[in-house]
Amino acid sequence: MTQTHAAPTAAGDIRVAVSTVIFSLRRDPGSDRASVVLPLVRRTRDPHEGAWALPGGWLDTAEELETAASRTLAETTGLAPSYLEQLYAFGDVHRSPTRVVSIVYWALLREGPLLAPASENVAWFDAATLPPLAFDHNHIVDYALWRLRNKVGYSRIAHGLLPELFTLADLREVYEAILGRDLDPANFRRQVENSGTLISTEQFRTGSHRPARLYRYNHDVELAERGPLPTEPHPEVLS
Amino acid sequence: MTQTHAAPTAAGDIRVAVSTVIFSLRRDPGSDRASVVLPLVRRTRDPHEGAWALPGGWLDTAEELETAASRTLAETTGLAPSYLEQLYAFGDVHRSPTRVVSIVYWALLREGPLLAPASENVAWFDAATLPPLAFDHNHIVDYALWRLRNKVGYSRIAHGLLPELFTLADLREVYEAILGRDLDPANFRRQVENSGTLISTEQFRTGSHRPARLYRYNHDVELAERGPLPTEPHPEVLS
DNA sequence: ACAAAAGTGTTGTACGTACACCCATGA
DNA sequence: TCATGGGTGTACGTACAACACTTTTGT
Repeated sequence: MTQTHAAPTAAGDIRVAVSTVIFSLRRDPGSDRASVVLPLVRRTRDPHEGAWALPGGWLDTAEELETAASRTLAETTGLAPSYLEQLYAFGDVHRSPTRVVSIVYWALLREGPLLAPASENVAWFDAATLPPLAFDHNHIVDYALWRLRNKVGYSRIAHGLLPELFTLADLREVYEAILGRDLDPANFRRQVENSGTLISTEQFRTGSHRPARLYRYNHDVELAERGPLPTEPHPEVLS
Repeated sequence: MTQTHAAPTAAGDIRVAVSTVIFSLRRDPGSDRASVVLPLVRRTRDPHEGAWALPGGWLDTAEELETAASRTLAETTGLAPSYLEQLYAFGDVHRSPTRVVSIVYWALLREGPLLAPASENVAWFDAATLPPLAFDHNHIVDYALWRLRNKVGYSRIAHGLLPELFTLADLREVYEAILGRDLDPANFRRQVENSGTLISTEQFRTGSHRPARLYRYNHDVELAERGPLPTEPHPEVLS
């Protein structure tokens, strides 16, 4: 890609991997606040064998980056993400015994049959209380959480964690779980109502106290503005 | 990095390059607005030979990503950046005849001896009117410009394009060049004065009409918040 | 009836914008 | 003295946080 350097001296010096930080929400009946959870995979190979790590794998030669992320995501959870975005390329020389550049994606998953991991080597963890992970994966998750919290402030990304129909309290719960603090229900209602991202239905959720109106996400507005990035068909279209 | 996939079938299938979008400002005496400029390198090798391309090169096995970006930046301009940040990892299968994943950085350069390119094969271009570039580099520059414009709105990054001492009009010019629209001098002054990022000096710039007070950048505040990213020594410390 | 969540109203503060106006210097 | 950019004052609109209040259900 340049005229100042020759091709790599020895082929295969640097390998490219793709990993994905997959966020979902668990509504813990015990706690009063929902918590952000993510699936991890137990390593069965040499570097950090036995340790928990982010789902991922080597990039295939003919495989797009985003496809690789979706693939490992499906292999781990059996689900398709409601949001998928590149997070960062981690390539520190000493992050692995051999030189590996990891293109890391982060994804949102709507609530579903979450607590049914595909295998014994997959488990869901609370994002706030992770054990020490393989490689620099603790650090990667920290950064992904930072991005998630940032993005929730200026985009509609929280909808990516909710099912088709939801109440305003549901949506507020998502914000509170991600931001880690309580929000004023009254002000929250107005903000989100005036944002144009919600379509109110005539259905209500009953069962406790006053029934709450159900809303639907307005698919005309993107979950997040990404600028002039490669506009491959996003998994987002599934939302 | 996973237990589900073996190591790459053939070593060297995928190569890793690092490129950098280097922004600076040119104060065109003809135009009434400064313009964003960037250096490009003419390719002397096979894919897209003769076309202009972003400065970059193959990643060395023992070289950090950010170091590689700084290196090609210095090779191209002879200067050290006042800001350097990873932009995105571009890895589309068909972006190059052979599979190349490019980790792209973007940088800001203070005004200096800009119009003295190191070689015949380096030239500065107006970012708004680029010729067709090699590979997907037009697309990459578009995305970098989008990030620059975004970031100028919520961070103090514009200071990275100015020398140590500057007037408020200088700073406003930077914002206007990046945003592409005029700003109210009165309101701009108050906004930036209340932001806590400026230290006013007792020096003034004379030469035309009423002298303007010179300001200094407050190094206590970061040019931009980057979250919990690898905190290697930033080039930013040079600012 | 009472608790609790859904939903509405009101008020104060902060901040961006528009624009009128004064100040200081070079020519 | 006059044109021009430096710098101040003021008024308006929007957005958000705080919080009092009404409504509607389950028990």
